[in-house]
Amino acid sequence: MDPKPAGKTDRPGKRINAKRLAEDLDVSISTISRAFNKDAVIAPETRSRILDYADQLGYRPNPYAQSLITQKSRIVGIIVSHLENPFYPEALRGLSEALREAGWHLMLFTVPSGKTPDDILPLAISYQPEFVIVMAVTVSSRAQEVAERAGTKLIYFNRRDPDSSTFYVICDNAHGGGMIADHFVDTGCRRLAYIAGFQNASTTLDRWRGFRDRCIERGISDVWREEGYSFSYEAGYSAAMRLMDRRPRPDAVFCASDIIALGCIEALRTEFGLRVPEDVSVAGLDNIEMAAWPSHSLTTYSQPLDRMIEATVKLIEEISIGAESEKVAWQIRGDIIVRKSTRPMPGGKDAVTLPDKPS
Amino acid sequence: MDPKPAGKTDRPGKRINAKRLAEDLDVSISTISRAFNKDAVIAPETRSRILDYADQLGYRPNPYAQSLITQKSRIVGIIVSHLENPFYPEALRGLSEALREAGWHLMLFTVPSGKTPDDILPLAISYQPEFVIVMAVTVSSRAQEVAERAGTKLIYFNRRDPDSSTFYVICDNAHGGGMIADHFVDTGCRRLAYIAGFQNASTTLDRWRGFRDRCIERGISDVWREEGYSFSYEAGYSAAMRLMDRRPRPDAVFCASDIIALGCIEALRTEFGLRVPEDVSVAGLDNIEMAAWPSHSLTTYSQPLDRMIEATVKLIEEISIGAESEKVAWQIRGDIIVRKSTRPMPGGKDAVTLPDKPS
DNA sequence: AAGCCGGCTGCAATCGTTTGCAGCAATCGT
DNA sequence: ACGATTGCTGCAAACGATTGCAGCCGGCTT
Repeated sequence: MDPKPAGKTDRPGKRINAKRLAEDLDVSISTISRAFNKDAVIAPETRSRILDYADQLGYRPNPYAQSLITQKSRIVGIIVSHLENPFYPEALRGLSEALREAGWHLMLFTVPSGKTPDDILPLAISYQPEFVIVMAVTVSSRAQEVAERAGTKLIYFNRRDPDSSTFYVICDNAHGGGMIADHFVDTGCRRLAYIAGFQNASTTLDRWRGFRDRCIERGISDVWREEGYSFSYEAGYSAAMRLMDRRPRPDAVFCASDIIALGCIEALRTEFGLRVPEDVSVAGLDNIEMAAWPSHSLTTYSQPLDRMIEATVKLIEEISIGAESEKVAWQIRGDIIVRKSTRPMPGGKDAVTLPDKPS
Repeated sequence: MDPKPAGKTDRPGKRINAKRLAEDLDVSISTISRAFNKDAVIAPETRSRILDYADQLGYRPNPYAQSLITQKSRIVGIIVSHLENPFYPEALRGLSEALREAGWHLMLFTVPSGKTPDDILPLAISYQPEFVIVMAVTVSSRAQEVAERAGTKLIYFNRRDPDSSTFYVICDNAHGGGMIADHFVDTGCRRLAYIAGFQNASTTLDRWRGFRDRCIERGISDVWREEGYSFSYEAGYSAAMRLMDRRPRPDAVFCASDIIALGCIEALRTEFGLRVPEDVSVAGLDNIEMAAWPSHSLTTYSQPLDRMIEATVKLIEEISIGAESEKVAWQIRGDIIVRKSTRPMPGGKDAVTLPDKPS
């Protein structure tokens, strides 16, 4: 049943290519190619004959030759700056799976601590991916230009760029800040504070804006703001220490991210002996998996990660088939998740309450 | 100063290639190529002339054409199955940086929950990386064969395969188990228990073996073992619940990983009202960043991540230049890190004590 | 002055595909 | 029965680099 079973010896070192298949099956290389190309004209039985034999030999078209000739790589690069913030591994994993399902390959670039995403971008585009997703909070506007020159499309994830017209996908951070503010006020807190992340990050800004504006709407005009300078546990810890040296002390703290919130809570407990939420309510934003752990049970606003990922992949697909997507920006709403790090509602009625993870 | 500034118009849609440079600079394509090849014969001034102009135009050699002709891709694939275990993002990040510095590109493949690394492997090798690093605990021995057929070398990270002769890099897990056992016994614990991870993982096995053997050496012949079935917070939580239903209760628990330990501690506290370490000592293994957080302050055995990464890159480099590395397996020792989740030493003398992170 | 050598450079084949175009047999319409 | 159409296949030119080999030119030896 094997085509040309004898006569042709298995040239050992040689990787099997289309030519080999073509010779063995007495067809041309073109036909081999067409067998693998979904919508090419080819007789059905020829195709299956080729596919079967290819399978037997373990043949797959060489992706480099394909990329070379078609000028498409089906590679998307991804630049990640802060994998130590658990939000990013979660996002990375989701993106990785969704892109894989859509037939894309993911090339990962992490940003070492001394450098910025801008430093890494040239490297990322050197492999000529069709897209580069930037999952980082600090990128210069020049990045867009650099990428363009290399023929690579840039997509910001969890970050927007007010100046340029780069594609971006984010959650509705201002809405999140507003919801937390409402929750604080509804539960009787009056001395509200915010712990910021990176100072110029759009996420830091939008969350602050949404939070403060709603506070003012609700009649609270003085809102503390403490800089955290980064989105990390340590940042939350030390910012909380500075914050609690003020008088009067706040009775509710909104942290620019969950991981900041966890550091903040820890500082309140170990450094000041404060109880959460009895003495101080603390809320975050992201809804990372750890937030649901009983030891933290963090009230937070969830980033709609699934829908953000969906939007990203959709964006990529559309641009890729040349549909120059009319929608450049996606901003998606999340939900507030009330847990036990904030005071309970006076009447006992909760907005949305999710159970903790294990139990 | 620009070569051929007039006459040649910038063909717009066209990506610049070696031919373009060659024409503009009145040299051959070969010479362009040689300018970029570190150890090719070329006149120094010609090279710098080319490099300067290339820089001006933003030209870089097309990696696909390079891969095609040289049969080398300088890509290493990495298969990661459990990004939710913080050990893996940390490892991923370190590997990513080290490989980048060594001039490799990293292609990321995550394993969706329903699937095994074996399911993903064919996809990973379809882009013909030169190496695939498997950072996953469960891989069949057939994987080696599949990779070989595609001309890709497999490297296991944090996993060994007793059957096959696949390259692997791990820490000395048995040593880790032994150190923890010693620490438990030294601090007066006598009813020792182990919470396992994935049942057939080499890490689960080796840590258990090292722990139990040392316990026996130290005169403790009965050691509890509770299955966790996976390396996760939830696994630790529920295993601890089953463990604490036994009588008498253990007074020290060694968990197969830090994340398991954190879940375990949480269960001890919230479900049984037990104090750690007063009632029960708990230790993990990995030394993830979170272990140093004051709220956890977890005693653990550190995986020597830096040296493991170094070894991995070294392995790759050696094999890559054809030095068929004589050293197939790397097993590297870590250190015990004593924190506050285990009872203090009777005399107050500690083996190694690291301070907690913030403070 | 003839021959050699060494340092550079160019020629041309090659890697493994894709794809427009042409060709060819079989079927169709009239 | 004959030209037109249809359905499939093969030819050959790309894509953008690398590299063995040959050639050229100037300086050195003898």
